Amino acid sequence: MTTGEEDDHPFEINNFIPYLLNMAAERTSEGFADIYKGLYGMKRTEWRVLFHLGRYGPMTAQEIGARARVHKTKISRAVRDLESKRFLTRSDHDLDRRSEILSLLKAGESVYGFLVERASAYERDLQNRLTRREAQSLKSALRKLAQFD
Amino acid sequence: MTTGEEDDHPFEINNFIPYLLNMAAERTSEGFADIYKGLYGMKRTEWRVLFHLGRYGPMTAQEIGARARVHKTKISRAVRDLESKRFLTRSDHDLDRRSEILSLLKAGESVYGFLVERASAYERDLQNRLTRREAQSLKSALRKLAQFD
DNA sequence: CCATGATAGTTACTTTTGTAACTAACAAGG
DNA sequence: CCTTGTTAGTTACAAAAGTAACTATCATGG
Repeated sequence: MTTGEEDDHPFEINNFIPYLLNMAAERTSEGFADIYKGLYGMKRTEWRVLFHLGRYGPMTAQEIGARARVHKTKISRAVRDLESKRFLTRSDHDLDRRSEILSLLKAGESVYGFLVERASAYERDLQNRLTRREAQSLKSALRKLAQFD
Repeated sequence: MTTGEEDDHPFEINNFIPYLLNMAAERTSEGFADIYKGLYGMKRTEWRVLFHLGRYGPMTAQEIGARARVHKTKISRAVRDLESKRFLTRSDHDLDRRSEILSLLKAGESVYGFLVERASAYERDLQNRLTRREAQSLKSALRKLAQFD
């Protein structure tokens, strides 16, 4: 074999941080996505929107997008889909008629509660694959790498 | 304010491992993707295919898919696009006429060399945001979380 | 007030991805 | 050899995501 196999390749993809991050992100997201997707036919942005409304209370689409760092078209579609599932409702924002206040309905609150429970359990499972120090250090490293600067 | 703000929410999305992983993965992948996308109009799977051929030498689409854990349709399209850029070529596999041996052409080899160089530099930049121990620990944690079991 | 520019949100259009079905070739047991 | 089942790769169709352009509203500076 003559080509493509020089012996001093310092670069290994299995050691490349973006690659490792993507593998880990895909793997771990998949496990939890199966839950909300399987049970409620929700996609990831729907889960995030639901979470933000459940966790922080009613707010506008714009606010969710800013907090979750998700583009407004994705939010718009997720809101449409959550609305059609009767998980949330829109009401007038009386300081700005361009936007609407989004709030969870009973069904949405209940799904939120259930999913947060499952998310916590899932998080515990993931952490159990690591030592406490590892988990701590992982999160702090991820925060540094995800920083928006 | 009466709804949605109970005071004992133990669950924070900014502490949820899949969320942090996705943010970090998106952020860090983006930076490197800008390079191969901007310079060569390549998408991520093209980069991975190019990498595997450059790093490990000629092989079939199936082998790339197995190594990179990418679905065969994605590989098929990436190969088609790399071929149209004259970065690789196909030749007969004489043990199995269903498959073809993919090998990089000169142009592909050269782009591979350039991108590996840039990837190494990018990796160094990322690692510089962390201490040596942090980087080590991060990678080992990511490998555990990405494990296929 | 009213022109100018910015913002919230939706919709239309395009690109990308995922899924299923298909073709051609292989493998192996009868 | 032929059937039956499997595999490599492509293609066609469906779902999702990104981008751009649009509507309606707001904010402001004259």
